[in-house]
Amino acid sequence: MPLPLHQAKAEFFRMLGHPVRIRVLELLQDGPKPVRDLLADIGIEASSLSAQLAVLRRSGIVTATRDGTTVVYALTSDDVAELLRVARRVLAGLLAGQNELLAMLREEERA
Amino acid sequence: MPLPLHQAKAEFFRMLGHPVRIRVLELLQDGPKPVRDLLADIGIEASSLSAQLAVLRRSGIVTATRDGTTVVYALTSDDVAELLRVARRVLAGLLAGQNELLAMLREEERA
DNA sequence: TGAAGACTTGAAGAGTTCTTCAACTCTACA
DNA sequence: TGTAGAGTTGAAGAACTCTTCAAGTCTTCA
Repeated sequence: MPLPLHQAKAEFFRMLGHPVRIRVLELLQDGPKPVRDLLADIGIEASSLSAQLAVLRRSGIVTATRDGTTVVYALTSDDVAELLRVARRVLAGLLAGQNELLAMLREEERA
Repeated sequence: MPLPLHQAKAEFFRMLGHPVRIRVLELLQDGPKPVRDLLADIGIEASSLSAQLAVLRRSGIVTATRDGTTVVYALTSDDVAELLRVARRVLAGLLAGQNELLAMLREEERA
């Protein structure tokens, strides 16, 4: 397997690696949304949100279309929902594992 | 949805966001492997690989077990394979979209 | 036309991440 | 015991990323 491909995959995951970007993708799963709504839901500085939206746009995972004075964002692919679903499952597994360790630690504590 | 959860998801994706780490996860899909083999396959400085393995270990997505003088790494969950599969599909979509744009640009060029 | 609203962009500074090099731990086995 | 091999860890510096603040563009509507 060529390095550039791993590079591309890594960049793809890094693109997903920000709480605001994840939140935007999750919000867009219910359909296209104007920036105004995203802003209201997420509650951060407009310029900060805009910067994160730019990252998503550049990767091609969302598109922006202007409608009058508002800009509407949308997912470009339905597969994103599945990706987030599987990721949730894996993450749940990791956190469960950590919890298990924590429980063992507490058990030791009590002994 | 709580912020800390988005934070956790973002950290999860950031953990995946490095070419060497992706490569390791892909290699481990075929079963546990000693560091020696990973090193031979990937071909980077041992200390650099070790640092990336530490990131994976910390997240809990792999485990390391010592066997004599070698250390063997393994995936903790089979779901990782599916995650990578879905990610591949989404990434393919993004790259296809970029290619389409490129084709349109070339079309314009020729006009 | 020009003022206001909705976003985006650029620059600067703080905080992260990655690589390299050197030093260190652990196990085997001479 | 002590030397070698296999990995890991720590420190330092270069390269990115994120936030904030200020300034910019675009579109509507008075």
